[in-house]
Amino acid sequence: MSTYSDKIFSFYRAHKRMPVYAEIMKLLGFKSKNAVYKLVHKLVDEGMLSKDAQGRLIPNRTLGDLPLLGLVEAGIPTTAEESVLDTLNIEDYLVKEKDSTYMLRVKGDSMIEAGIHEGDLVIAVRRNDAKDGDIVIAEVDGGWTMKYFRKEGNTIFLEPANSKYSPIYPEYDIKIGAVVKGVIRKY
Amino acid sequence: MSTYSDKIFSFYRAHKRMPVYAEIMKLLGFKSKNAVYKLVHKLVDEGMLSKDAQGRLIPNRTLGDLPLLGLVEAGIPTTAEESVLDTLNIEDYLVKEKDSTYMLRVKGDSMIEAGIHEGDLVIAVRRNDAKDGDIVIAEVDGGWTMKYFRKEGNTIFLEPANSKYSPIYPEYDIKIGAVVKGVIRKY
DNA sequence: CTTGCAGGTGAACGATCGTTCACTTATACT
DNA sequence: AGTATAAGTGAACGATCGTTCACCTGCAAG
Repeated sequence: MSTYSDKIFSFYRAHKRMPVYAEIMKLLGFKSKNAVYKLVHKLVDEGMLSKDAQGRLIPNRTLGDLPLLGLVEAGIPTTAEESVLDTLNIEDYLVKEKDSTYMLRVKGDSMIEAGIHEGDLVIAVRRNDAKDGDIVIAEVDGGWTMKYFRKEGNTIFLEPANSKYSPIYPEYDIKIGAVVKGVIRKY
Repeated sequence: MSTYSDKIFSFYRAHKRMPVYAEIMKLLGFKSKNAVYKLVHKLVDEGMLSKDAQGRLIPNRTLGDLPLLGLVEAGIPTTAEESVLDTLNIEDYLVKEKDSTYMLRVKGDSMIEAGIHEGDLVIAVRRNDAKDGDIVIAEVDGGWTMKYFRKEGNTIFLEPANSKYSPIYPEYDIKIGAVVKGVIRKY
């Protein structure tokens, strides 16, 4: 029964650790740890869990892991195990340098043609330099803004992704605060 | 020293559980568990960790929690603790029904005016119905596609977010597979 | 100089850990 | 009915858990 593993993973999500055998016992209504022991070994065989050298449980599909399906054209599988290409952890995918990574909520429409809308969250890594084509969060002439970073020869300027606005050629200096690494939008 | 807690949280990220005292000992180069015990209690006082009734360690800021800053105009804080509005867990933000949530990689440009580009990942919840305005992944006349779901009176059709394409009025039936709840893009 | 103290060592404690063994119950198939 | 197989019980094991105690350092304040 996969209800069993659901409850175990719910415990993991709630407590940020896997339950010990005695806790699984209460969780599933067993009266002996050995029943848990046998169940765990079945789940290990099914690939849901792993165990380390001391026998502690390791979750194989954790909170962040979502099934990654193929291209949209392939459609949605009707059963859980059907045609799942892989699993992907959103954190690992987006965040490489955790200590210097931040999220900012987007205001305005200056990057709308790059698919970044007002209300989106951008994931940005604090950095003082950028290369041509990066989307940067920069302070220019006293205000913070998010734009494409452009470097043509010696000329540096910021280019919005919105034809309503014009490129910004900084009067004095550009202070780059962060480089945008990802975008998250929720509907 | 916050290097200590960094290593502890790195362990949590790598092993998906908090280390036990003996492991922290090796991790930080101590030679007695009591040194760990005192360090842990300091980290608890600082709010980095918690302990449950049995003394097990609970991480207070887990992998998914990123600092959420204000709007882009506010800029990037220069020190770690400066003007952080909140922390936000990407999983919790995007995924509500974990068991029926999938990710699909986007192919094609039919939703580009909605800010969904080729190569983006969409987060979709399996569902058989939708309401007007939802972005759905649907099977229509034999092929899977991602479009806006439109319902005007009794008329149901799929509308791309790209003026190059025309709305799809299904010949027979629309089979909705999933409703798009979020978009993730990585640069 | 000495006093105080934060930070570390080392050994020992009860409690809890995963595991194992022997036995009982339930289920399914001939 | 008979029997093999799976699933659960209950007790016991050594290992490891967090905790505690006594003691040892290095260093700064008086």
